Amino acid sequence: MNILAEIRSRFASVLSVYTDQPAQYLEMIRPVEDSRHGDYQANFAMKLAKLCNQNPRDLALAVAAKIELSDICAPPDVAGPGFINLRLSDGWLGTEINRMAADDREGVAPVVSPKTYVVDFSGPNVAKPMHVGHLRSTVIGDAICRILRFLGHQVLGDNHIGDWGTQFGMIIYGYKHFLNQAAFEQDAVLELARLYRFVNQLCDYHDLRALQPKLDKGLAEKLEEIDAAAAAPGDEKQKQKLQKKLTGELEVIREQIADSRKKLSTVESNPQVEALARQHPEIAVKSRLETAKLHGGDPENLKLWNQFVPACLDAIQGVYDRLNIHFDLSLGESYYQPQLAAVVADLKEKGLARESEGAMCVFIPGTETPFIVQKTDGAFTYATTDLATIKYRRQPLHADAMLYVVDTRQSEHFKMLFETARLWGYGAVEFKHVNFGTILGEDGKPYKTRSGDTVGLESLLDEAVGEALKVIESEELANGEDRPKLAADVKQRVAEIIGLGGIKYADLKHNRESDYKYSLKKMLAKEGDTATYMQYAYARVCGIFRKCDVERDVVRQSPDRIVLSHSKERNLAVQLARFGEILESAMSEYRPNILTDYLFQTANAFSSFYDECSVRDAETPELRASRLRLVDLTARVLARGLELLGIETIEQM
RNA sequence: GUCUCCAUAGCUCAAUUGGAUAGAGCGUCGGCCUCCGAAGCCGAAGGUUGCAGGUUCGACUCCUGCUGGGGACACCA
Repeated sequence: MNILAEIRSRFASVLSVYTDQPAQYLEMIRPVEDSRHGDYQANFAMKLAKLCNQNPRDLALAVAAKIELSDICAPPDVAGPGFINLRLSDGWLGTEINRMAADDREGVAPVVSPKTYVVDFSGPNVAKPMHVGHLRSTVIGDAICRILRFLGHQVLGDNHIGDWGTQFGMIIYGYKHFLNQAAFEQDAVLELARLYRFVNQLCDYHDLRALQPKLDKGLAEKLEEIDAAAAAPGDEKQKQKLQKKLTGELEVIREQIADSRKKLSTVESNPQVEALARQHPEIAVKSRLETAKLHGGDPENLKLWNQFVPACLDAIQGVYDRLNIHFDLSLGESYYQPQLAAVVADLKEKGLARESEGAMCVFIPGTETPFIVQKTDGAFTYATTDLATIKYRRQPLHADAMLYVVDTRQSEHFKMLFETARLWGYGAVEFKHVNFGTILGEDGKPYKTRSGDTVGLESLLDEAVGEALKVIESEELANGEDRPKLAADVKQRVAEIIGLGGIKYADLKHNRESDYKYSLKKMLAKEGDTATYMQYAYARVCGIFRKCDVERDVVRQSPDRIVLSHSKERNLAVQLARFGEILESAMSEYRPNILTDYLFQTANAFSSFYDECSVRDAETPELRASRLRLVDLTARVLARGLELLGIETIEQM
């Protein structure tokens, strides 16, 4: 059950005496941060006292006297200026924990009024291999789907694949001019990726060559500007400030030039590549033309597209299979293509879109930049596709809420998208940009390889699994004969689970809105707040059952009851009892880190219990039976919680 | 130039959205395996929450200014 919700509902009736808007005061009832104050605390007395013109402490005392919680808590305690502290009674806790143990959903009741959620996440481009940039969306989106679904909602995880964009023009151009037939027959996806990178490289090359004089000019101008600013009369402090700013800008230009030179020399140092670059001076324009032809229904390009897409999707699917991530829908951009003209026509008809500088735009009151739904050349944009998608998700999919698990840098786009959708008639839908920050390297800049390329997702996963394997082997060495050896294939499987779990957990444990520094060492470290810590706690429970020679199923079916006699047992029980409440609060702002945090604390409460309370050698048979049950429930909550994060558990590691 | 986000222990991050003495992990120092798995447990040191004001019973959180850093700013998604 949701303890917090229950306590709040008890307070609601008492508070109605003081105010007709109790909601904001009920919000101020929450779990304590410091366990010395009990288990839950109500902090509304100070605020409410002001409204009623009363002494806050008196008011707290009055409420505490009136509140009916004797079945759940010990008598409430009023502290400080008017905090009402609640401590769950051992009797109630015992009953609750036994109820949870007997329930195959660990006591988490499905929500009373389920909603239909469409969760848009991952969204890779089919033409390009997946890279680190896709990790957060994929992992966070998957966790949100799993949690919402477990809470009883109707959830449609939708992979809005980029399968219609400009990158296809590049691939088609590459296919027509640079194809290595043998390589294509051997591994089509690899060859297509190579073609994409190659065409991209040549486009960049020509762009940068054209840009070079401008950069040089910019550099010269900036230097002059700095000199002029230095010579100009004026306040010293202001001048210093200006100098600093200009020097900063100068640095940016210098970096651009250095970067550009590097890319140019990569091409020029290879005579073959340079020759090809010379032979294709218009490559960028012509690639765009190929895209336009594809969009216009050109049979040849459409045929190639139909040939490429399934192959690429297969490759992407391999990554999802490995990550154990599944979508309910995979409707890419191409799916909405036939509907885009109608979307624009409708927006025009409703007076929302109008022409500006040749493009069809929606202007949102209060924002200056337009939301472009059709470009000057007549092509539609991702804004148009997103609107068509919203329409589809509302009808026929009946979505009540649409979540977009997308990089925070796109927040401007989503702000305009949601506002446009509201004006367009979708005001009843809950739109939410579930934004997230960037994964950074050790240097604090977006995570790249040493040579400056983006890091492929698969190699990232391989690296983590490899590291996990190393850790397992070093542990095996350190433990000697103390533990049963894992068979080679089992070891590989365990490494896969620990490695991928490590990556996922490291991502999910950060507040999704923050950037974080990627550190393979830390997420697979032997000590600390890692997925391994929870997986280890789980494996230890399994170890207890092996040592006691009891089946977990048997314990679960038995009529034994959990009794809480030891303070470590109580701590663990309080922690377990909060599971349902945590899941709900994690979803109120779609923040999986609330769940990771909880699981860490739960595993910690277990480890602490494990250290002081023996299960096998418990003082009485009753206590042993009770602890077996408690420990089984702990393992179930840990496994369930990890499962909801997309992380697997193993019985031995 | 406009808008926007951020700054918390040596390092990496939390802080239930205004609550009590700001918490974890790593690192450092010190304890704990003849006892169910030490990938563990227990303890210590470590902070003027970038700076200066303000709002109030109460501020890491809200407001103003400053310093430093990221990001986004019409036809790429």
